[in-house]
Amino acid sequence: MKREKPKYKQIIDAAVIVIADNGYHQAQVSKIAKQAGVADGTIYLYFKNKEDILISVFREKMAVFIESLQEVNQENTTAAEKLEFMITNHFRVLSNDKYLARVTQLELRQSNRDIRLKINAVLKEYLEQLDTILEEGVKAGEFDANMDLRLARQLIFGTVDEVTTSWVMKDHKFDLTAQAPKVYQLLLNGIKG
Amino acid sequence: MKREKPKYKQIIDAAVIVIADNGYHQAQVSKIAKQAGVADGTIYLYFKNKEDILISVFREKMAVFIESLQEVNQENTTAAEKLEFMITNHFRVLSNDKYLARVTQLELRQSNRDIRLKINAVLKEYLEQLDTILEEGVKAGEFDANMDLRLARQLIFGTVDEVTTSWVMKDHKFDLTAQAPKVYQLLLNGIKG
Amino acid sequence: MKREKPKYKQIIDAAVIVIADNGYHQAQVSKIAKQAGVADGTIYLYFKNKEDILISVFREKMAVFIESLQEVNQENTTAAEKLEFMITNHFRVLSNDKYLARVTQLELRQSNRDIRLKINAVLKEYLEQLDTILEEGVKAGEFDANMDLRLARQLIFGTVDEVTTSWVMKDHKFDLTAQAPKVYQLLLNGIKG
Amino acid sequence: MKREKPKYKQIIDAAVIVIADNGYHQAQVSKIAKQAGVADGTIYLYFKNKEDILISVFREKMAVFIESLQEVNQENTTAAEKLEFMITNHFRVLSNDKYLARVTQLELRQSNRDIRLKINAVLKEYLEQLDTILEEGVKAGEFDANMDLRLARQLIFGTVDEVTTSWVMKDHKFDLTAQAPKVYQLLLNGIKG
DNA sequence: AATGAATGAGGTTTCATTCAT
DNA sequence: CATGAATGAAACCTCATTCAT
Repeated sequence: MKREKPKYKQIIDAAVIVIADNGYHQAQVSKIAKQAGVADGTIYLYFKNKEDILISVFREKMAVFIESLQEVNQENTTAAEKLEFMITNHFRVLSNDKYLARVTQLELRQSNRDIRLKINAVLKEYLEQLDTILEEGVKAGEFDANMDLRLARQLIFGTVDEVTTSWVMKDHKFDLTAQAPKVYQLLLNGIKG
Repeated sequence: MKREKPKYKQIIDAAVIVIADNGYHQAQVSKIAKQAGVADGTIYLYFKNKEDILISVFREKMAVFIESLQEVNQENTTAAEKLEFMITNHFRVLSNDKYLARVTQLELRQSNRDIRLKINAVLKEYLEQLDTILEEGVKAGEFDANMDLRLARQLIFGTVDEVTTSWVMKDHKFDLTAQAPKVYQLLLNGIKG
Repeated sequence: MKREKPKYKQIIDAAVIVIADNGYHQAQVSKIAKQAGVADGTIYLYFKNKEDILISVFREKMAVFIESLQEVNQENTTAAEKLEFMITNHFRVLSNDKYLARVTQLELRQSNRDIRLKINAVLKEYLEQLDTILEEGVKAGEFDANMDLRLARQLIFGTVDEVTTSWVMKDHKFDLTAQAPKVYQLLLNGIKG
Repeated sequence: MKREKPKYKQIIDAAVIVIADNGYHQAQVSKIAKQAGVADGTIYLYFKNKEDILISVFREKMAVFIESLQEVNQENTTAAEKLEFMITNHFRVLSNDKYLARVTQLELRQSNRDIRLKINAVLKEYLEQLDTILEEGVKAGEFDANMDLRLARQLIFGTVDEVTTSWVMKDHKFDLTAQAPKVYQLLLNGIKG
C-alpha cells in the first residue's frame, strides 16, 4: 500500500503549483484537482469552497514564517539580531519555494475583498511578531525610542515585501537571499537609536 | 448648452468612481458607461478594450506624480529636499483624492498579470525619477555611496506604498500627510551617507 | 425585415415546448434559448433567472383562464351557467394546447417550494373568480345555502384538476372537452340548492 | 442489546421524516442515512437506488389505506357507508401523521415523471377499491346508474385530494377530519341515484 | 459619432452511487 | 452485513464585446 500524503496537504500543494503556473484567475478547481490527483468532488470533502482553498494555502504557508519567528523571539538574542533573522528567513523561505513566492507576492493579491481580508487577518500574526521585536529593541535601547512604531513596522514590511515582489516580477534574476544583509543594514540605519 | 468634458476624460473619471465604489471585480464596463453618461458601445470608440481603460486610468493619474517630480528634479535643491518633496507630494495627492487612493492601492492590484505588467511599465517612469534623485544624492555626498541603488529605491517606494495602503485599508483613520516628515526621517536615516 | 414576435413571448412559448418535451428537470436554460432561437444570455435580458421564466410561463398562460372568467362573471347569466362555462372553458383551453396541459398539470408541479408558492399566488386569482360564482349562486338560491364555500371550491377545482391530470397522464386517450357536461352535472348535483 | 427495527423499515421512516423536514429536493441520501443511523452505503443494501426508496415510502404508507379499504369492502354495509368510511379514514390517517401528509401531498409530487408513474401504479390499487364501491353502489341502486364511473372516481379522489392538500398547504389550520361528513355529503349529492 | 440589444463562452459545486476494507 | 471516502457529470448565469441602425 502506497502511503500517501494526507489529501488536505496534497490539495494545498497542488493549488500552489496550479496558481503559480496559470495565474490566479486561471486556477480552476478542476485544474487543482487534476494536479492533486483527486476528483473534483474530493476537493469539497476537505475544503468548504474555492475561497477556503486559497485562504488555507496562505495560512498553511505563512505558518512557516510565523512559527520560526515565534521561536526566535523566545531566544536570548538582541532585537537587532532577531530583525536580521526575520529578514533573512523571509528571503530564504521564498527563495527556496519560487512557486510559493509567485503565489503570495503576485497571484493571491488578485483575489477579491473577502479573501483579501481573510489573508490580512493571517498576515496580522506575522506583523505582531515584528512589533514584538521592535518593542523589545526600543526597551533595550537598540532602536530609536522616539520612532513611530507603526511606521517602523511599515518601513520594514513594506521594504521586505517590495524587494521580494521585485525579485518575483523580474523572474528571480537576482539572488534574493544575498540582499538580506544589505536590506537589514538599510532598515537598521533607519530605526536604530 | 453645457460644455462637456471630452468623453475620453469623462470615461476615465467614471472608471475611478465606479471602481472605488464597487471594487475591481464589480466594475463592469456597463457600470462605467452608465456613470460616464454614455452608451456601452461608446466606450469602445475611445478605448480598445476594458484592459485599456484600466491602464489608462493608471497612466492618466500617475502623470500628476511624474510631472511634479520632473519639475522638482529640475530645481536647485538638495537631493534630500527632493526626496522629502516626493514623499510629501505622494501622500498629499492621494490624501486629496481618496477615490484614487483606493483604486491605485487596492483595486487595480486585483487585476491579472497582463494588466499588472502594463501598470508596472507606467510606474517605471516614476521610479526612474526616484533613481535620479538617489544618484544625485550619492554624487553630492548626501547619501551613502556604498548603498545598493536598487535596494534604496525599493526601500523608499516599498515604505511609501505600504504606509499608503495601510492608510487606505484602515479607512483613512490617521492623517496620511502628517506621516510625511517621519517617513522621510526614517528613510533618510537608512540611506544617508 | 421580418417582423418577430417580441422576444419575451417568444421565450415563454419556447419554455412551454421544451418543458413539455423534456420534462421539468431536463428543461435547461440553454435548451429553451435554442428553441426560442436566441442566445443563452438573451434570456437574462428578459427574465431575472430561471425561476422567473417558469413563473412567467404559468402567469401568462393562466391569464387566458382568468380573463375569460372575468368576462363571463360580468355577464347576465345564472351562476350555474357561469360554472358550466368555467368548466367547459378550462377543458377547451387545455385540450387545444396539449403542450400547455402537460406543463401545468405535470411538469410545473415538480418545481421546488419557492416556485410552487408563487404559482399558487397566481392560481389564487382563478379560485377567487370561482368563489365569486359560488357566492352569487348561493345568493340567487341556485346553490345550497348551507354548503361550505371552501369545500365547494375544493370540490370543483379538485375534480376539474383531477380529470385534466388524468387525461394528460393517459396521453389524451379520451376527449377532454366531451367530459365537460358530465362533470358539470356531477358538480351541480353536489352543490345545488 | 436493544432490539432494533429491521433496517428496511428504519430507512423508510427516516426518509419520511427527512423529506417532510427538508423538502423533496433537499432530501439527500446521506441525510436519510444519517437520520436512519446507518452509513450511506448501507442504504444500497436495502434499496436499489434513491428512486426505490421514494416509491417504497409511498407503497408502504399507502398499504394502510388499501388494507383498511379491503376490509371494509368485505363488510355488509351499503356502498354509501363504505364511501363515507373511505373518506373519513383517508382524512383520519393523514391527520394523525402530519409528516406523512406533507410527504404524500406536497413533496413526493415534485419527483420526476418516472417516479410519478410508479407512484400512480401504487395508487391504482386504492382507486380500484374505490371503483368496487362505486360499482356496488350502482348495482344496489344507491348511486346514479347513468353516471360515468371514471368521472365519479375522479370526482371523489380529486376532491378528497384537493381538500387534503389545501389543509397541508395551510399548515393544518383547520380540522381535516371534521370535513369528512360535509365532503361525503357533497360527493353523495353528486353521484346518488 | 453614438447607441444598446444581442451574443456565447466558461466555471463552481452538489450528490447519487460505488467499492475497498 | 456494514462502512464512508471517493467519484465525476452536469448547468445557471455573467459580462466584455460587436454591429445594425
